[in-house]
Amino acid sequence: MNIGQAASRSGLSAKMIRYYESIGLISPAGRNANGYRRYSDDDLHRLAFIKRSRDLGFSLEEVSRLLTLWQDRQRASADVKALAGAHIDDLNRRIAELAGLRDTLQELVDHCHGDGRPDCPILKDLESGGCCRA
Amino acid sequence: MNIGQAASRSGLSAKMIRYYESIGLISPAGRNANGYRRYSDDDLHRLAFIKRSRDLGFSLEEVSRLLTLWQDRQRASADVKALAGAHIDDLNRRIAELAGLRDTLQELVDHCHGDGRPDCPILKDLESGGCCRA
DNA sequence: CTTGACCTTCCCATAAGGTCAAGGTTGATC
DNA sequence: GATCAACCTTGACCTTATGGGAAGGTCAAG
Repeated sequence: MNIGQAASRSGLSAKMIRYYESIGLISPAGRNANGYRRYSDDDLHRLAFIKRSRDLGFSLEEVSRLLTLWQDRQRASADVKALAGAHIDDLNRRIAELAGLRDTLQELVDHCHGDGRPDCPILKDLESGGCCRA
Repeated sequence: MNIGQAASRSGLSAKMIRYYESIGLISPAGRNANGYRRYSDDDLHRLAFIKRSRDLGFSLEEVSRLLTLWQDRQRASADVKALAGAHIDDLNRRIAELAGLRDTLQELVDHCHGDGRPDCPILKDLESGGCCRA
């Protein structure tokens, strides 16, 4: 199978597959006589694993560790759980941060007339650094 | 005032100030005889406005529009409100997306023993593309 | 033979900076 | 007068995870 088919069947782009190879996330694909990359069903399986991991928000660095654990028949499930747990913590931190921004902004928006007049508490806050919160 | 002082007083880094100038977010600063950038209190005010906007999660593109509205004495507060509202919507979308990922992952983690055995539903899901959700 | 769909490598761009290099300026101290 | 530290200048490369496109090789069909 050439890269195009591996791409469409894994859900990745050909560009991404080449990139993953270039950074060492996957080992270099075999080549046909014409120089085209060749992919086996096993390779495809690995690509789909990567795709799914990325969809769940794991960074390529984390995907790399997941791949290693996946290939390792001696792995402890605790290691996988720890990796996933750390990622969940990370997601929660980012969610809390975004929610904090949203709440601050929402409060500002709530106090803005939103009419044709120029007076605007949102700009006032941006100007002065805010008066009522950290 | 030189760039270092403008930086420490605005909360931005000197590097960021130069960067904002290079991308046209702020107009080129005046120069002293020695070639150093010179900043007025008015410039500082603008820099602090940018810093505060960035802290609230606005992209540089949005900051640019906010600056324009801020300078415009004829602005309608409705325009500012709309911009902030769109940003809130954006934040909410990102929050929902992250929360979705977190929930999926959390469910997988909950089903993983997390012991010394290699059997692991997390890897199983990554492998097969998930069985119980979109 | 040509067309079009593949594939190859290589370079550039993104957002929002960080880091480091190599050099000029300034002010204070010895 | 030398020197040292702290500032400033530009520039170039690093990051993450991709997208876009150029320039060219390959292959099958018409």
